[in-house]
Amino acid sequence: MNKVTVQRVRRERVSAQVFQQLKARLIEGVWQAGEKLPSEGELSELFGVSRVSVREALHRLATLGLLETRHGEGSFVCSASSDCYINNLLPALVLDRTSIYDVLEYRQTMEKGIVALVVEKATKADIAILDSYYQKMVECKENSTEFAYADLDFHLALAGATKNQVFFKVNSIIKDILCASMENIVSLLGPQDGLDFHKRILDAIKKRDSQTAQALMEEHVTRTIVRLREEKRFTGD
Amino acid sequence: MNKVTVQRVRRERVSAQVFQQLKARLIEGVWQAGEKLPSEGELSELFGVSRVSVREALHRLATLGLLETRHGEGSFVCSASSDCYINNLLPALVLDRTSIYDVLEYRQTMEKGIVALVVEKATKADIAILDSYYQKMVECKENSTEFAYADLDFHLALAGATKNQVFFKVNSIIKDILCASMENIVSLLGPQDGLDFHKRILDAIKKRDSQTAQALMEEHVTRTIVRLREEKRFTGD
DNA sequence: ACATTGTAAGTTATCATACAAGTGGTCAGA
DNA sequence: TCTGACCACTTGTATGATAACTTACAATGT
Repeated sequence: MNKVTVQRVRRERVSAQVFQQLKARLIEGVWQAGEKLPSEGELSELFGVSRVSVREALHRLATLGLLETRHGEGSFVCSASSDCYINNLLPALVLDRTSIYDVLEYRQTMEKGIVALVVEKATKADIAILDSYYQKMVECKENSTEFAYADLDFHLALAGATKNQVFFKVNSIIKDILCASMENIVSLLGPQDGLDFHKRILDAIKKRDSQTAQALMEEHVTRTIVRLREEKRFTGD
Repeated sequence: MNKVTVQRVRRERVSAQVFQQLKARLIEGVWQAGEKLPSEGELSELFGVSRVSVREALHRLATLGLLETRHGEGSFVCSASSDCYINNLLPALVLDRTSIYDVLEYRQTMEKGIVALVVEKATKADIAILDSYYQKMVECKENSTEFAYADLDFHLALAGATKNQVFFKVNSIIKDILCASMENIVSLLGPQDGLDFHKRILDAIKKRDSQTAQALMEEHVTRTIVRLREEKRFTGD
């Protein structure tokens, strides 16, 4: 049998190509926020495709929250907080077990990097905020729900202290994702571990001891994963 | 002048209604993951609307990651996972005009973590894919645009090889963001550095040498940052 | 009997066209 | 000056046709 080497034919959908190109333009910032895009008719002529295909691309971009179409007016580049469709998905969905572990595995890397940056950059104000969230955790240790929120807030504040928008934004989403499961996690594992680690991490940050802070954070997340795996009861819901 | 309080007439679009209903069904779990939905024709008859409107709804659901449409086959339910949430990131990161340096600082941490996971988990198939993207970089080293794409594809494939959806999704968005600047970066820094590092990283992965791979990756990103800072001409746009 | 090819049915992708419906501006007439 | 009819432009929906794709199965040839 001959081994024939060929290049697989590239068959990208028309609407997908339009989508990609428009998305790239939007990210580049060719059109400013609030600005009106060319009409569907113009775009279809520009791209040389039917209006249907253009519409499909525009709708996908709208679904992603990058733009907004208004009947009778046109399509406009979204300004930040226009409450796009997507957000109403958040509370409804439930994560399956593997996703939770994916998120935790991701945090294993991310939180370590965050804490390294925080040691480097945190101001006194940042540390005060972290302190306050730690205090809140102490106060709420009897209440799983409240404790879980304080825990997530602590980590989000940590991300904020990096002064890096990417870390902060990603962490905001992570927080939303974990909200649903966190209460369950806390009630299974108890508050003591979390309190311990947060205190020691906070101390290391105050002493600007990067190595210790990173090691503690890594251990913190790793322990959560390990202990969850041991918990037969944990389903991720 | 009287302050008249009225409720704005609710004129919900047909396609939006179909979207809402289908989304509700999906979240309810009426259709199991992997199951095939009724065809567009059937759905349009069921809802009593045109096929166009059904298609629009289906495509929006597809961009949200709730289902997948396959040409010639039909629409299939995706397992609800963190994918859906992560999609929120795109508008958030784009609209804030995130600085390229924030992105690079983020990569400094995350790519190192990714490569550690890849050393652990990569299959032969994964490595073959990485090889092919490296080859593409070699072939395209004269062409900044093509080279930049191959570079980003390499890193995205790396994220894919972690088998962790969160790493992959976030990196997809990072890719989109960097697309705009990457060509500029490559043409400023030249291809040689990137080629070198990618080759050595790839070798380390093949030898399953985690320490070396991580160290190389860290150096790779760090060097990019340092060299960019030296370049007066680079503005990040 | 086996492998290959051809065919048909079902499905999504794309297109062209028409019309409905919403928005904003113009301009004649009161 | 104000009003209201009108018009141009735009997005939303419907319809019908055709292309492209997948799967399954029959037909074919060796």
